Amino acid sequence: MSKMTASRVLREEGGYSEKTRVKVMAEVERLGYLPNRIATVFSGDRSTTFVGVSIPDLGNEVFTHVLEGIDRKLVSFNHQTVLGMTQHELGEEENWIETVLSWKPAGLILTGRAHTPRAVQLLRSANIPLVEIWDLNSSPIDMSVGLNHFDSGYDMGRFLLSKGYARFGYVGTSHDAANAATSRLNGYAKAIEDGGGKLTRQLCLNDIPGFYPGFYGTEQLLSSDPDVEVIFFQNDNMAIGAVHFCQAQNIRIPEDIGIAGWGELPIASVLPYRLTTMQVNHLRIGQLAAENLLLKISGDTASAVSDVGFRLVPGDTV
Amino acid sequence: MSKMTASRVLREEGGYSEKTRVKVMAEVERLGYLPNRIATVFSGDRSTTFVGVSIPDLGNEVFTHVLEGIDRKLVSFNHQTVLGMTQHELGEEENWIETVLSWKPAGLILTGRAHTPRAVQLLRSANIPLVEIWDLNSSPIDMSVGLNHFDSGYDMGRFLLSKGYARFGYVGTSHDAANAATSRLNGYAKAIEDGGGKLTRQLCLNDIPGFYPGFYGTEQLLSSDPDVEVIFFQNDNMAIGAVHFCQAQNIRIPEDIGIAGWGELPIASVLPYRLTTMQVNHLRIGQLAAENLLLKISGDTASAVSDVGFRLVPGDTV
DNA sequence: CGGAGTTGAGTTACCGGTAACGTAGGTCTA
DNA sequence: TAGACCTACGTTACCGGTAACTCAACTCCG
Repeated sequence: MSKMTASRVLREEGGYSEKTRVKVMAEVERLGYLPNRIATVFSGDRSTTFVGVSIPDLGNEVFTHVLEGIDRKLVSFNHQTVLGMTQHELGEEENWIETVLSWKPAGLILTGRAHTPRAVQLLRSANIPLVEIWDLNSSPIDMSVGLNHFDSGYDMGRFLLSKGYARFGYVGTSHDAANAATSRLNGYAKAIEDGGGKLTRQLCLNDIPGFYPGFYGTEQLLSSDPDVEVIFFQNDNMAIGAVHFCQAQNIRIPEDIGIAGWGELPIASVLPYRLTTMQVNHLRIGQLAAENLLLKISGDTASAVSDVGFRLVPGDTV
Repeated sequence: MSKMTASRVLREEGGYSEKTRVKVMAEVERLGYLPNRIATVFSGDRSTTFVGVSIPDLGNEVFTHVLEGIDRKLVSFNHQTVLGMTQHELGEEENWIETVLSWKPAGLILTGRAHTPRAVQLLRSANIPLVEIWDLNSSPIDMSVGLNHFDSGYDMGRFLLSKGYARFGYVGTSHDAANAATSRLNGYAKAIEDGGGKLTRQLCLNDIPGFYPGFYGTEQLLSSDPDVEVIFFQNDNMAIGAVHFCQAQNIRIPEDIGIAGWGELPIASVLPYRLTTMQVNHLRIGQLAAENLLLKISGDTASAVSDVGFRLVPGDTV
């Protein structure tokens, strides 16, 4: 029996008799045969079922949610996630893009809209479906899914102004996921400026945006600037660190200081008060990115720009 | 110029003149040529630089740390992580194993020691380096990296007994990562039995092991069993949920109730007290697994069983 | 200066599938 | 019953690299 016949049976292409099918399947069973997908790809100059997904790091909970959304969707359409952690370095991203492209992925999902010139060139010449996520890119290389971080920062600033605050603080880190946090800070600063408030101090720690940096960042900011009235944090982890710092120091929230976070984490559900934050559907970003990518992969069209938006959670920490 | 000459130059195999090298590299530059790694693999019947990594889910923070440890190490040795989320289902794992093996990975890292019979058969016949992580397997298919969860549960039970507790509770979920949590519970129960205590109630919620299930699980357990003296939780997330429940209900810790978690999460660093927990170096598990795998991939030998151990953190919640 | 060794390059075959085409034998219809 | 058509299967070539081999030209040395 020729290998062509076996190939036809295995792909259920038709053009073979039931007797042949049974014979082929019996052999498959007997040999424990697993098709070599590498050869299939190679033969047709097709792409694999891999989708390269780059994220800045796994330590940040928001990205694990995004990644989960992506992978769940991909798996249900018989695709696999190839992980790339860029450590917030565009150079790392470039290296990873080059490597992963040489494996003929079906598509790519990149976190952030900033890439090195060579990375952009590689992506363009690879000519495969591509989604840039997280920070919405109105003129993406191919597609973009995310939200406008500047606007979300602006809205938070305006909300805090409406609460009567006049002296504002900010605590974030230089570990800035795809520059989105910087966009939020810029929006926040702009809103304060527009509203006649004063951004008295913005702290940029050289650390990861986690609980403890929020804790000691608050200490630093308050000791250098005791009359700041409200602090906007890079994310909820840092804000929760701040809340615990205040509890430890008997600083009352919101009477003595206002606290606002960003991103709404699951831990919010057990806190004794509602943290003022910005709700973002991280899982949805991942799912939508994967959906659009899969559409393009299968030859359909998908919207170039998808804004998942955000929702301000007033909370009671301001 | 023959493609063989170009191949030699690109692999820096030697056997070519400087003049030829320059000419080849100029062409590479001009064409924006990227080698097709698929063809390389195919040609030599080699494996790819992919390493399949299966984890139960990404929602559980401990696994993201393990994954981060794995990926960092793999990347530094020019390998890539292909993600597999098994959703705690062995059937899902089996499907994923079959798919990922057809792509000729360099090796596999699987979370948990339980697999379907067919999965084991596939793994054996694939005959590639394999590490089973998390729950230490003293007779692994190939290699194992992790810790003895039963022992860690036993130690926690013994510790709590030594604190004078007599009526014990447990709150966990059926969302049991690779059955490790069940091993911990079994160890805990055994210690209590050996020490003459009483495990009055063990609650197994049909939920994810997160903050909120810890919150309402505590409520459930305390309402059905008000005189339980100390509760051991499946993980720190749940324990922290419990702490917040107690704070909300003015139940004093540790005077009215003792709380013990497992796994030590970063949030512990900002809590107003030290949570009694079991410290496990998740990142180390990932790194060690990747290291051993890479050793085997490169043809060296690696230890079959690596115990990363655990350390009880007494804390002040008991 | 002839033969052996070295260097730089080309030629051929192959990996495991699949597209495209070929063909034997049967069926159907005018 | 001849020719058209279909069905089930086989044959050939190819994807893009690389191993293994060949070979021409040059170098070296007794």
